[in-house]
Formats: sequence, C-alpha cells, structure tokens
Amino acid sequence: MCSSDLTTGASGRVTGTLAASPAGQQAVELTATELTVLGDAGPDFPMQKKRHSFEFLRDIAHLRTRSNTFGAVFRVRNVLAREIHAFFQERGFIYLHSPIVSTSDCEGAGEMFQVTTLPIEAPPRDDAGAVDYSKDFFGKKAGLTVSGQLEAEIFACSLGDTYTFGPTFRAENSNTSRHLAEFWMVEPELAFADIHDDMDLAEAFILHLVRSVLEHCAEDLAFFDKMIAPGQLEMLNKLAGASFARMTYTEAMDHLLKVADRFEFKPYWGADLQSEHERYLAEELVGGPVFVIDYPKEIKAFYMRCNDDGKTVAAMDLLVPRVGEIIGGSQREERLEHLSRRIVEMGLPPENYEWYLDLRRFGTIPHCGFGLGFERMVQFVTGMGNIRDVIPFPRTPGNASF
RNA sequence: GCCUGUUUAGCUCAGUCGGUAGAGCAAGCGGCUGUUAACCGCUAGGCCGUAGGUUCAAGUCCUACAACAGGCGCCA
Repeated sequence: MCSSDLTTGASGRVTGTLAASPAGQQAVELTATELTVLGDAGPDFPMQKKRHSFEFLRDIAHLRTRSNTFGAVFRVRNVLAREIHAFFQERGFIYLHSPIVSTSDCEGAGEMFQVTTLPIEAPPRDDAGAVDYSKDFFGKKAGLTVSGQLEAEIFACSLGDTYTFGPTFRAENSNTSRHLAEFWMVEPELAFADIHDDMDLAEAFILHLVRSVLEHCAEDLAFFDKMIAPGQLEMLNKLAGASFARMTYTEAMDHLLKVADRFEFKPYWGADLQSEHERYLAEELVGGPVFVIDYPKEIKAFYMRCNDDGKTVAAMDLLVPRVGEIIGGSQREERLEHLSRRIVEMGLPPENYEWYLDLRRFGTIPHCGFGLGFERMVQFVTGMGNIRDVIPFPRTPGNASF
C-alpha cells in the first residue's frame, strides 16, 4: 500500500522519532521514517475531517467514537465511573450488585419493561381470562429493574453503608434530552443517618467527581470548553471550591412566588417544581447547585420519612444549572406504623410490601439514600446537551440500534 | 403523550413574489507545503422525506403520513 491509501478513517502504523514541535497547538510531533496502512477506508467512509451533527453521528454510533468529541466523552465517562467506586470504597461502603430482573414492582418509580418467556400471541390464561403468570419463567410477572433502592435498603440495614451502580430501565415514553430507557444509576444508602447526612454525602460525592475530572481529564475538559460548552471550565473550577446552597421547598416556593409572572406554570405550595422553576433556582437565584428539601408528602414516594409538621417529607433533590435535577433522595420512613399508613394512604397493595416492612419490624434504623443519574452527571461535567451522546449506545423510545 | 420546528448533493446548509436547483466541506484529478475541524485550480455528484391536492407551472402553497430535532410532562 502507498500513502494514497492514508485517507480519513484508515488505520496504520507509523515508525519515527518523537520530537518537540515548533507548532503552537501541540507539544510533540512524530517525524515518520516508515508508514504502513493496515486498513484503508475508501471514499465511502462516512466521517470527514469536519464538524458533523450529533444526530448524524448517532446513526453511526459504531464509528462516532473515532471522533474527538466522543473520544473525550467516553474518557470522561470512564474516569467518572472509576471515581464513583473510589469515592465509596474509600469510605467503606459495600458495593451491592442489585438484581437486573425484578419481580417486585413495589417501586413505582416508572413503567417496567416486562421480562417473559410466554408466547406473546397466545399466552396461557386463567379462568378469568387474565394472563397466567404462574406459567411464566419466574412463576410471576417480572420486569427489568427501575431502581436498586429497596435492595440497597436491605443491605444498609444489615451490612451498613451500601451503594449500587448499575443499569436501570424505564419504559416511559420520554422524549427529552435528559431521559433514556436504559441508563446507569448510582444509589448509595446510608445507615444510621438522616436527611442532612444524606445531603452532606451527596455534596462531597459531586465535589469529588468534579475535582477528579478536573485533575484527570484536563485535556478533554479544555476541548469541551472550547468546542462544546464555552465557560464550562470556569463553571467547574468555581464549583470545585464551593459549598452547595440548601433551602426547604417552602423557602424555594417563596422565592418562586416573588417572580411568578415570568413562569408559564404558576408556582403554588403543594405543586411539584417544574423544569422552569428548577432552572430559575439553580441558574439565576443561586447560580450553582442547590438542595431543595422537605417537599409536600403528596407529591413524593411512599417510603419517604414524614416530618413532624405532618405535611412534608424528608426528601431532597439536588438541582444543577442546565441539567436540572441530578440527584433525588430522601430519608426513609423507618417507623413501622407510619410506613404502613402511607402504603394504605397511597392506595398501594400492602401484601407486596411485607418484606420491606420486615426491615422496620425487626431492628429498624434511621437510614437514607439518593439516586444519581450517571449520564446526567456526564452531561453536567462535559456540557454535552443531549443525554444520547454521553452513553455508548442509547436506548430511547423507538430506538435500540447496535 | 402534548406543543413547536426541520426534512434540498456523502455531510452542513442557502434557495427571494410559485417559473424544473446553489455554496462550503467531503470525494476524484492536479498543485502547494510547518500543517493542526489548512490552502489553490479543475471534475463529478440531486425522485428536493413519502403519498395526495391546488396551479399553465410546485423545492416553494395546501392536506395526510413518516423520520428527526427542540421544548413540556414523567423522572435520574
């Protein structure tokens, strides 16, 4: 082969001498003495030495990792994954491999993907005509996990501080730049801890990840700062030395009501925070990450601990500029009678929660935890606008290529 | 699921008042050479998303559908 085969996309081996470079934009250069093309690419190679749209590159996800943007994204993603383990392992947390296939749909976190070996066209039916899941592979209806939290609670209430880090699935028809049907979630669970310990951990965790990336991915972050998200480096550097603001839902609502005119959805006490409200709090009012705690109990999950006011629960969300909610967590209701009552109040079938209630019947402890959407963290750090571009092979409604 | 927008060359996009298409990059050929998501010349390359409709005439106007994007909801 000759050098004319050395087109964009070709692979090759170069032998030469590494020397300091006089050019401004690189430190070293290779003076080649020998060049071998190992695999030529041909004129139909779809990528070029120019900017492509991320939508186009998404269609060729098997080739897009050859671009500088996706190289940088997945190097940063790798460092973040490594540092998640480092952070928790250094603090003595147990890494729990929570199950992927789950038969406990007692989470309510989202629609489950069903896992079945029954024939779709003609499943076995019982006398009432309903699908007979006792004939299914697991003997009951099964699905892909929507959260490892409940399993993490089991471990936290026996082994102590625990975390999960694994794939999570939501069959929601969500079409946004912040949602995936398959994503990775980090879920620590703290034993003998309250909502304030939970926030302290979340803050230390985010700061560790930001500082680690600044330390280990300086070159890639400079690339994002220049090509993807101007100002990103300054934002991260500022964040690395900051402490996060904290406010109650009621305080946040007071702030929102003062500027209610600017919102499409008018805020009022009792309503969940809209995206535009979250953005205002993080981007304008605070200008950085902010914890919001003590939400009205009606808009939060059954397992969150009731506060003494009888109206709110010890829930906390961490809102960050641009991405919005990056962490959602709570202190768990450890009091048997309160938890039982909430299950009934929310119309959930109590028989599904017996094992969960056992954790309160037998040696209950105060505990808490949170979930971090891993891809949202990668988005936050890199400044990438679409979550489909920070996971190798995105799964979204209507798309599971590769 | 709802709202808005987009769909024209391999890619990124122009295309005026409706009169059968242009640029840059890529590709091919040639030149240049301290270049870096460079430069110069030439050459090719188009069922204008799909299906209907209006019109003498549709890339352009209308309808439906599809794909994609952005925003919203759901959440992480």
